[in-house]
Amino acid sequence: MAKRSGVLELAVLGLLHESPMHGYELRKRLSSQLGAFRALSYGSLYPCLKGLVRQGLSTESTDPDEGGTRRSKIVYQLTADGKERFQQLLAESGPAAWDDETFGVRFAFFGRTDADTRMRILVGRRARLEERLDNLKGSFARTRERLDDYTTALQNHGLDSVEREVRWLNELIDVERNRKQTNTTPGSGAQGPGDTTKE
Amino acid sequence: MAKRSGVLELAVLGLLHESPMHGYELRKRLSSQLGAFRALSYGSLYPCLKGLVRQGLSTESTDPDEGGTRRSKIVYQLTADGKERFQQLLAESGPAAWDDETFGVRFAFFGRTDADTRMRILVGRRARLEERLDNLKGSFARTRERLDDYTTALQNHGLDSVEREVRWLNELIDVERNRKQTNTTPGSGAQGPGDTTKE
DNA sequence: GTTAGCATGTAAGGAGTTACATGATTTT
DNA sequence: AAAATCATGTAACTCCTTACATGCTAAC
Repeated sequence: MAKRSGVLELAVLGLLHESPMHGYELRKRLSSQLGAFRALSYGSLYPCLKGLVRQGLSTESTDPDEGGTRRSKIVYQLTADGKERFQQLLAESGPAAWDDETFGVRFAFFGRTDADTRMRILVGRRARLEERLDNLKGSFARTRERLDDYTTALQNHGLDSVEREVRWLNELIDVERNRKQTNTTPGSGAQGPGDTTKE
Repeated sequence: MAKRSGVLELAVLGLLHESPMHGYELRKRLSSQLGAFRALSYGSLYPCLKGLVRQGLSTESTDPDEGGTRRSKIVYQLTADGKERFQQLLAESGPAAWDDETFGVRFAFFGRTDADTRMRILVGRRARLEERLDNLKGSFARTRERLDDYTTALQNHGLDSVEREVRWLNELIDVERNRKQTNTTPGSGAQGPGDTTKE
């Protein structure tokens, strides 16, 4: 009954892990930093934050007016339990982690995810996309000439997008593999995947 | 209270407009042909179909066993009202029509959409994406160096995807404009946008 | 002075999923 | 004979949005 759900909770825990924040600020970060939750409503966010407090994952401190005379912000800060829960959620990452909506959020927190989990998610995501690719190509072959040009154009664009993401994932997976060979100790050496954007 | 909602209803009306079908078949087409509704559950589809019947947009005929001894399929066929409703929904296409989930479905039915509406949707969609592009580029400039490499890689990939879709839309809009000049009578001449997939 | 942005919340409802229930048919 | 696929449906539940309610501050 206290199951304040999956992705949003993870995303909020992740951002609060970086630094304490109030709800309004959090909402902006969710869209600008994580990309997901483009226009999350306060009707979702505030109850979620209250839920974290209820579960003892965050504290709520009415920051009493720093400077201006604004309505006093409510700053949320993760407890030790909250930080632990975040790590636990990151480590779990089952098949749900390679969904369209979830993957982006998981990926955004790769900086604090261990190498095995990173690899598992990347490979899982790629498998998911390749499966989709097979479906697209299959139905493409089956329905050839039965579709009008607009539908075909749409399917081609979709196909290209998925293929692009697979290539992107391949590059990321390569980088992870190289890192594994050259650098076994986590937390040292060069960080991140580098710029794999250009083709 | 009878508001059996937006996109799904439109998609179902569109597919039933092409040919009468039963629910199970319809579900496959929704994912393979339209791309949207990748794994729509029957818990959504069947109530929606019942809703169409309730509204007098479709008839329900228990097709009595054609060949095999299968559980008799229930074939849904649009009424005149249903066909009219489909055209009406296509023509409306307000700002909701350029949402991520909605746009694909609208576009898939461009073959039965008039030229003005097509252009309105394409331009609206492009504006929506360019707005998103501005946000991404803005926050990119603002938060430069404050994000780890994974987050940056994610944002770059997102940026590239949006830019790609804008280029795709630009090509489609060009094609529409040319068609407008050379061919004023709708329903005659060459159909569709051609293959604008390659770069 | 009024529009835009900051800041927090609640209640009602929409759109969909999951889990359950049933049973025939085709393929392995 | 088992497993996959065809075929239809319902009830409960989840996650999220919309619409409402409030009030302050900065910019134009």
